[in-house]
Amino acid sequence: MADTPGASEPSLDEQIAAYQREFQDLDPQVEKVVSALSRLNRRMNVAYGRQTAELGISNAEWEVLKALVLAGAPYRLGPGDLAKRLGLTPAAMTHRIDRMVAEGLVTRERDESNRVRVIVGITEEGRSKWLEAMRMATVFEEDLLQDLSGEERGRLGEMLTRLLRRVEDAQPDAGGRLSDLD
Amino acid sequence: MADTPGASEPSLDEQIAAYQREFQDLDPQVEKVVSALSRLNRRMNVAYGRQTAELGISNAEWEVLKALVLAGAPYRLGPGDLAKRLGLTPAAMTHRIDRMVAEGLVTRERDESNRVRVIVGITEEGRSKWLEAMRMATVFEEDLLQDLSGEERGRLGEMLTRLLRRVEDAQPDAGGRLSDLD
DNA sequence: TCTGAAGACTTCAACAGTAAAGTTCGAAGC
DNA sequence: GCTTCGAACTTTACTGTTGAAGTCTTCAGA
Repeated sequence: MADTPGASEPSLDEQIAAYQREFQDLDPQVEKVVSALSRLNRRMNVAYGRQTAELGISNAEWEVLKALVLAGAPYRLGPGDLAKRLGLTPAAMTHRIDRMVAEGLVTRERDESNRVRVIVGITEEGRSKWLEAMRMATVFEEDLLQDLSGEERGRLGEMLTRLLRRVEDAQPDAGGRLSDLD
Repeated sequence: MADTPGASEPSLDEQIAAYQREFQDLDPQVEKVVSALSRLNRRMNVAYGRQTAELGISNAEWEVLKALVLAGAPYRLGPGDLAKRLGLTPAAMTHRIDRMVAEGLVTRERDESNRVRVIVGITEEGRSKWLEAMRMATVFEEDLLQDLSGEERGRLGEMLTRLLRRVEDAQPDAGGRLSDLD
């Protein structure tokens, strides 16, 4: 078995079994949680990517729009602040803003009260693409959680935030670069 | 409030509150699950990245080593198969293998029985780095789940696999490119 | 006021990924 | 036995991110 040369990604259960075979010191229960988390995230990003692509933007650009809107009125942030929120280097932020300005999604101006600072704002078009992306995303997310009862959703959210709190405490610094995703 | 210009990433609860403010058609319970998933994954990748960096490799390289080991004896796969398992384009796989061969982590040979095919194998050094990375990762993962009882871990794993099954059914194709992560 | 240091962003060179075109070998049909 | 098609990988050109160096402004002290 498993002899097919063109074999694709193994199923989660196959993967867990392979881990047990190759690395005995592994708690299958832990591995199941961790592997499922990682795979889920990948699939979700693929789904978001398809939706944002329909709007002619990328997930990366959507992230910027989200950060601006979530910052609240007047929907403006500096590149440095944006970079921190998105976990990017300032250099990457500069380039990304360049593109988004060229596409008419955001504006860039100098802060008159402090001419070193730059202020990035969202345009009408940016805002409307954000809204449309949110609409599509919520449909997808609602569908994703379809099989979970309200009570289960609550428990799941609670457990995940407990995990999150634990990593954030151990890793208080801004979350680091995004270079190593998978 | 929220007037600090150097403000960093908002907390999960602040983010949920901002969503409710800016986009009413949002189920906070759903959003909590989704946002926690995404943040958790980011933090986990940062943690893995620090560990693999200690070994002088990247998360990307570790992924390749994992795929080879999990494939089972004789720990060999073609670039195309590897690319499918990792969700990369074949071109990216070629480049990544180039680097890993140069670093002595894997070998690349032509398949004698079919000279179009290439076979990637793991070296001793690759295998030992994989093992060391696994050891560090399991310590981290065990710590991550520290606050969950055995029963909770089981329930969490079960719910996550249910979600995963749902996306995989909706998205049966190999999972798509990894270009749009966040 | 001038000067030096710090902060905020940008520029530059190098690296990693993608898409599309190119190469090479194997297999199926005439 | 050619020839054509298709599969598997590589090459090329381009996009996006990083780390480090560079620029410009502000602010504090002499």
